[in-house]
Amino acid sequence: MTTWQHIDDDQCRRFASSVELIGKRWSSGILLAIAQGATRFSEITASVTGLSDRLAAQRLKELERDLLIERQVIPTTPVQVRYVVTQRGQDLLDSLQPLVGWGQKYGTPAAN
Amino acid sequence: MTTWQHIDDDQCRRFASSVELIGKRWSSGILLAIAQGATRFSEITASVTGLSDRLAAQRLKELERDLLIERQVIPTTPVQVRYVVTQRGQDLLDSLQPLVGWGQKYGTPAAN
DNA sequence: CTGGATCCCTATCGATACTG
DNA sequence: CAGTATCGATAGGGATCCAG
Repeated sequence: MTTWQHIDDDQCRRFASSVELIGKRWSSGILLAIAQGATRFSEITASVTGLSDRLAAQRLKELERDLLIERQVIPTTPVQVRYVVTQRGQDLLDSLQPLVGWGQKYGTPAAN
Repeated sequence: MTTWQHIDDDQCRRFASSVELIGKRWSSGILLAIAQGATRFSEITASVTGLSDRLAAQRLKELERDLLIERQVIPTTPVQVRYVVTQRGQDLLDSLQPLVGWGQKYGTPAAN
């Protein structure tokens, strides 16, 4: 959980949580994919290269639980499901923008 | 690696790499600890609550390899080692600032 | 003090197959 | 279409002991 509470305590615990929200594999990719218009489950898995159905379902549940996306079920036949980014999720994406800038300023060195 | 190249390709690959740099457990905590003045190995492990020696050494190597910190060996007896944040590392911390703001705006929901 | 080397354990991942 | 179930492989983490 990365608390390092001897240093800043409160602010840092929140930060660690935030990082872990989108730090998990695929999470940020999925969130961005939805933000860019991939609303359907199959669209999402297709948009995010390498993402399997299993992980997609898992991450979508997590993102929904974290209130970053919303799941909307449309009772047609067969049933349709749409995913949309919440305001909270959009704000997160926005706050991630500087990080994108950082990645562009410095070329990714070795990428872990 | 989270490529989602059907969406934005270049920018997003960089972003995924950036996230993974500090997304690993303890990484951001260690980086911040050093930035806040914990230069010695023992100071770092003490500052980041729960961090073990093994993981500290591992993460420090990674952070050094990613050019976010610099390792300085001072040949005394016994040998001293200092860790300092590089410009690149400082810029990364700065670019993470909005994310901290996001975490404060919305209280952390469930924190994975 | 600053780590390196092991051991073991658990979480997580990817692939495959299956359901409503 | 939108997932769920199961399984084997693997990587990451914690603890402990050891070394320069």
